[in-house]
Amino acid sequence: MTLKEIAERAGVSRGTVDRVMKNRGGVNPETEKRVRRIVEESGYTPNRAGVALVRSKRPMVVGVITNSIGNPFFEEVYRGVEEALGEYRDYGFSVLRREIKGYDVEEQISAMRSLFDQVDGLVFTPIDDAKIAREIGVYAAAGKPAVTVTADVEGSDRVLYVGCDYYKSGQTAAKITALATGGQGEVAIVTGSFKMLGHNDRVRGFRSVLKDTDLRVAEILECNDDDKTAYEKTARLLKNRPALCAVYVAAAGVAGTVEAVAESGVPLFIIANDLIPATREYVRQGRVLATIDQQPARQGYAALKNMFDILLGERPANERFYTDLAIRMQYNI
Amino acid sequence: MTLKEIAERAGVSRGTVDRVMKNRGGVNPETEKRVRRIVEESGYTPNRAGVALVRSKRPMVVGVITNSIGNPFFEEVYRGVEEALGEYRDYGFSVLRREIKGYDVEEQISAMRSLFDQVDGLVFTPIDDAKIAREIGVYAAAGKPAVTVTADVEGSDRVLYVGCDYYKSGQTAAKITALATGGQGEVAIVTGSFKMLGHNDRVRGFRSVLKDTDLRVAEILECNDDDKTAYEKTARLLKNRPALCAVYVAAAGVAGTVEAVAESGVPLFIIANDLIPATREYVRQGRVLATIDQQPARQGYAALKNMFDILLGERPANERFYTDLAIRMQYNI
DNA sequence: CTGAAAGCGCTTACAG
DNA sequence: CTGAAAGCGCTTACAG
Repeated sequence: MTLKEIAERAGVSRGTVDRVMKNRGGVNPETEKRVRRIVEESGYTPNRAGVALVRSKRPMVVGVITNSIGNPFFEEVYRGVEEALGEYRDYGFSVLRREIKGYDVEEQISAMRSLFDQVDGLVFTPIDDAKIAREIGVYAAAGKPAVTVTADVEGSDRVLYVGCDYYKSGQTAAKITALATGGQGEVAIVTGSFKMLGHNDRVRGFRSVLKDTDLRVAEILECNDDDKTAYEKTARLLKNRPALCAVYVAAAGVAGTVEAVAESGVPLFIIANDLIPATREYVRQGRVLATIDQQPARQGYAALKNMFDILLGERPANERFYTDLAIRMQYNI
Repeated sequence: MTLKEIAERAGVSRGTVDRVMKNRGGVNPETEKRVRRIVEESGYTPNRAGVALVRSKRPMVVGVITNSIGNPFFEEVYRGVEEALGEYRDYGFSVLRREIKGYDVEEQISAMRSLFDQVDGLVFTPIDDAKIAREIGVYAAAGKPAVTVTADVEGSDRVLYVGCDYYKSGQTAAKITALATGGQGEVAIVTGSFKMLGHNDRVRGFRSVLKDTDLRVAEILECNDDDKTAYEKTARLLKNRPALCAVYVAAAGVAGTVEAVAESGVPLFIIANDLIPATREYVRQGRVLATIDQQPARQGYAALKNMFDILLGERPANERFYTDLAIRMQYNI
């Protein structure tokens, strides 16, 4: 079924059908009703190749902000973005990227504003802060949808969140920890930041599973995603608690933790999250027992692809899209 | 860069550029050289939306044979096929499906032949048999590419294999088994068929990792992917070997194995492969400790998408595309 | 050996 | 309130 056929059946021109379908107004109510009925009955949807060709005159542009400076995890997310772009570039889409460092609210807002006039929609990893939510509102008011990737922000108008379930990711890590230790002994947790929603969710998930075992959390260390801090705090802890049997690294800081453990000579199990090159290497070597992978490249890919569909007028089925969590160990890394 | 621009720069018509790019011949050697140089220099690739629109007059059709009758695993593969189709239908592609049951060479060949005249390419899960390889050769000779999904066949002209690395999948299962048992005791293996390449690779991978532990394989049972057989053989074994500490189910037959273990009352760890609804439920309940997921839906999706690209003239970068192996346990199922 | 034209399905001004 | 036409980038006959 094509636009032309619809128009013929309704006895009008393609222009009129278009006016009806896009709710552009200025159509005789009788005519509109007739057209609408025929569209419904035939289940017509516009052919995407036809639409794409027209759009290629002035491609739609999606703004993408990545916290990738000095953070290889977000390079992975962006790899997925590029993959989706490669598939859809010819269909009239492009991407405008801004790279920022870390989680500074003002810097993130400034990136959002600098992109505003040039883009039709925004994909980014928000800091969970009311100011960011408000800025998303500015985009929404201008008809520019926002999709959050990897992390979400409370109470905003973002159309879709693409990322993992952090609570489950902590639970999964605990399950592996229990298996390795026989479910007995003391565990330390190295977390990223107490201010990050996802990190806290992981810790909560981890603890919830430990309740059913004889494992206890000896201490929880905040490293601010910094390897040096992770190293120092872990090293100090290991001196005071030689009886530890495992360390759970809930965010970044894996390399620092691994180093401290190696120097201590204590035979600990290290369980991590996420799959950056350094962690992959540690798992391969057996220095990290397992890592819980949230598939960042798939997140970037899905975020962008969904954004394209949203710009084409399709609403996502669900406001959250969770990527699977995969446990990776020595042989499936 | 568009065809039109290329034609203008070369001072010829679009038709002539097309003749050069498709190697259709009948072009003055001088002209051809000039066009080719300009195409190279500009890095021109045809716009896919434009190509799609023309192709929509007569869509290309991909034949898909699935061994899905009575086998939920292949329903998952087909879900992925449908997802890819949903994305690419408007770009001038369609699918013609044949469903068959099990692994009968003659039945598979007959499905291949019945599809031959109606399709431009074939996606299927081959039996590892020389007759099948020969039949792929018939397709290849007619310029109809074949992509194998989930399983591969030796010595054929298939263009691409999309599936997992079975050896690694067995290794990964062994790693989990070792972790759960403390690396000591006796393990039974329930395999599908000694005639299936993938099943044997899994068993080999499993054994290779066990060598570094104090785990021993007590017995290896062939169940022909049948739950009843799995149940009977496992039940019998458990009577003779009450000291078993784990069972590795290398293919189908999980439900039968689980039942036999439950009845025996012996507290065994069960480690499985693949993620069908039944297995998911067992993992959720804790009756199966872990399963190694090869992501069948992604396999179907990638197989079809790659086939579309192949039909458009792109050769895949590699002749094998491995989907990731994910360990799934109670909290990430 | 080569070019001009039609047409794939759509959207976008423009004319009335 | 409505339609005719141009054009997006490509391929496919067809004419010469």
